[in-house]
Amino acid sequence: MRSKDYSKIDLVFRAGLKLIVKEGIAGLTMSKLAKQAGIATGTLYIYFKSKEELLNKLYDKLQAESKQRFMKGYDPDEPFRTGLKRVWLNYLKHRIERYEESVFLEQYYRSPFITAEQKQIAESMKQPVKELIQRGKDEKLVKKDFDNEMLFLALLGFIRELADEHVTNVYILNEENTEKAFRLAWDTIKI
Amino acid sequence: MRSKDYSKIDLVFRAGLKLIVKEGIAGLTMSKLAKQAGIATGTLYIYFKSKEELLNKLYDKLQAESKQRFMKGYDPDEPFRTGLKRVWLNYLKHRIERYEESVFLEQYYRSPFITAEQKQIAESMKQPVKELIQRGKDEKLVKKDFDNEMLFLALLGFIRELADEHVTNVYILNEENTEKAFRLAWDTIKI
DNA sequence: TTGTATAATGAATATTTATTCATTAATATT
DNA sequence: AATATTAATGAATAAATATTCATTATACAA
Repeated sequence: MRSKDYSKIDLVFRAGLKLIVKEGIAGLTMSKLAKQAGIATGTLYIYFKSKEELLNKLYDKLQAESKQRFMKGYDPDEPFRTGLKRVWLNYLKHRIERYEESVFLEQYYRSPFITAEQKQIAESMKQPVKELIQRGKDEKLVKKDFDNEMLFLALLGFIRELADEHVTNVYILNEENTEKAFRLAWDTIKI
Repeated sequence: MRSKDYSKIDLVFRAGLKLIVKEGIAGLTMSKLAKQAGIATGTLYIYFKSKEELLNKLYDKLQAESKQRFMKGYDPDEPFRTGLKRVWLNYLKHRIERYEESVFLEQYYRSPFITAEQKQIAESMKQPVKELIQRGKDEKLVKKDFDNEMLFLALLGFIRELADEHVTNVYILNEENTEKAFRLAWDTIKI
């Protein structure tokens, strides 16, 4: 008797992300993936029915994980700006530390593999942050003449650019920089 | 004697963009492409040596075109805010009207097809806008305590999000909205 | 220990996709 | 109108890639 080594699933996921950053989903083949993960191609099919299922599961896993990370440590008893900063930094750090994942999520979103249900879930992820912005308005700290969605997009877009440029070594973020960037973001939405 | 019908090149490009928005570069096959363009697969090889060459050329063409569009109509004699608004709107409109192209450019950037030279050129595209921001500082209209790159990223990121949400029908832009969005962008960088 | 069930392997096979090429169609030239 | 030249076609072939499966290795139970 011999039992499955489920740690291989994560091994494969990590190998996949690494390859996708380099050559996109278009460049991902099962043999390259197996080689990168250090296992045989056949072994992939012990843990996944097909390439499609493999990518679907990777997406679902990352989606679930990132949802958790965004609001982590947020405490509604703290002042609004403090809370916003926490969530803002959460997202920036997430984009940087898990850059490979972000690249995958965006590529997957426009691949032949994504399902309608998965598209739905992606949209619902924004809700908590929009509610946070609303709190800022209620406390008369955030501009009321712009709707939550627009303010959200301004914050989100800036973070994405910052993270992308940092990871590709075009604009390096350090503590000072990051602090400044948040002040700029705050300037954008504050009354 | 019979001459080549070079209009087919553009036909193929357009068909390609359409398909790539739906299923990414990962989903693009030469036969799907031919079918979408309404020609035979063999005909593709009259105008392009290979799939790789086809995508390389599409990229080069779009790159050249978009470079032109960003600064179009900019007049250094007009006031700074007016000029910035023009460029800002240029880019927003470009992202919306040529959404398919934008999707392609981003996908291509992380595909097995891109060349080192092409990566270079992409980076150099930002230069004119950064110079514009510098002009704003010189005229004491733009915050001096944030560097040009950071201010640029804040503007760019917001535009990208706006355009993406508009095209995917999540956040529809009209004239009023767009006007507001620019005011928010201006708030972000102005002293 | 030994037997046995199942994980792991990777070469073999199936499938998909890129590319070629023999054939047909179109059009410029005579 | 006849001829010649090249575009266009799409089925045939080549190449790349996904998937299977006969074989081997491993680890648990008896």
